[in-house]
Amino acid sequence: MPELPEVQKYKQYIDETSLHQPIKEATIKNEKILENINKADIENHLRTNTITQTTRFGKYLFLSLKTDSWLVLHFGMTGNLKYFSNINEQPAHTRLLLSFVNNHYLAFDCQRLFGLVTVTSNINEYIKNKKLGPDALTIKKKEFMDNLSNRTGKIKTILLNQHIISGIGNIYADEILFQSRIHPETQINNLSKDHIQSVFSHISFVLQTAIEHDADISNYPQTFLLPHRRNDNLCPLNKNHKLSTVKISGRTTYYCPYHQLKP
DNA sequence: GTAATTGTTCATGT
DNA sequence: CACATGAACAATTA
Repeated sequence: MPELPEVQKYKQYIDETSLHQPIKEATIKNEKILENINKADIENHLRTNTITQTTRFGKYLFLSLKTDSWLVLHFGMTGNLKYFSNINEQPAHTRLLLSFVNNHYLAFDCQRLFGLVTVTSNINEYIKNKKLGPDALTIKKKEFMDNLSNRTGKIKTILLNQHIISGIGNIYADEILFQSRIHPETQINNLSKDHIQSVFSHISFVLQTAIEHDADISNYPQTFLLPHRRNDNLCPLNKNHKLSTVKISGRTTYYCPYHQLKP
């Protein structure tokens, strides 16, 4: 589930559970999640360390350590966090396990191993190396418009491109385009300036709304597409309209063919 | 057995 | 170089 709103939820989760707690032991249970660091080095780095604050950029979560460095987490398709006290509650696919001095644990669970864990000394450098575009919640309108000018391709593909804007994935791209009433296959050069501004304003609207509802799709407003995706498959604005699907960038895309007309 | 899954990267073709 | 497409990564479910 980890697009921007989910990662924001994980940030709050860490803030509420794991901040300022001395780490007694760190265990990497599967080295495939490690990015440019070996098991012993990261375990040694985390042992006796402490998470002092957190920050999110796009779909990445950075945990500030008291050693003037950052633990980097990316959740891939199936990443999750769990804080618990009884080791029997450990998630089935724990890849990184922190054991705190207070006898509680924090597990980074990642069934499909697409997640990433590493340590960096400089967030901005890390973001630069990844060539990540501006964060979707803080990008300015001018920045967004400038990033889109001189580009071609489908609007949904643009929204999914982390080099252009960071944090939007398959699910929220669909919601943003539904709220904007724009067909996901529309070529960017066929969109008017007003359309692009509508997309821009709906990016923060959708992501903020998702965060306010704790990234729980079942609690999203009745006017949102997401609760209907793969469920009743009906347009929330008019239940006589069935949602359609199309593959874009290899991802199944849901849209309402009546409210999101092809140009 | 088949297809699909909320992410990213790489290879190949246009 | 920009973009589209499909494969790969891995595990599980419908």
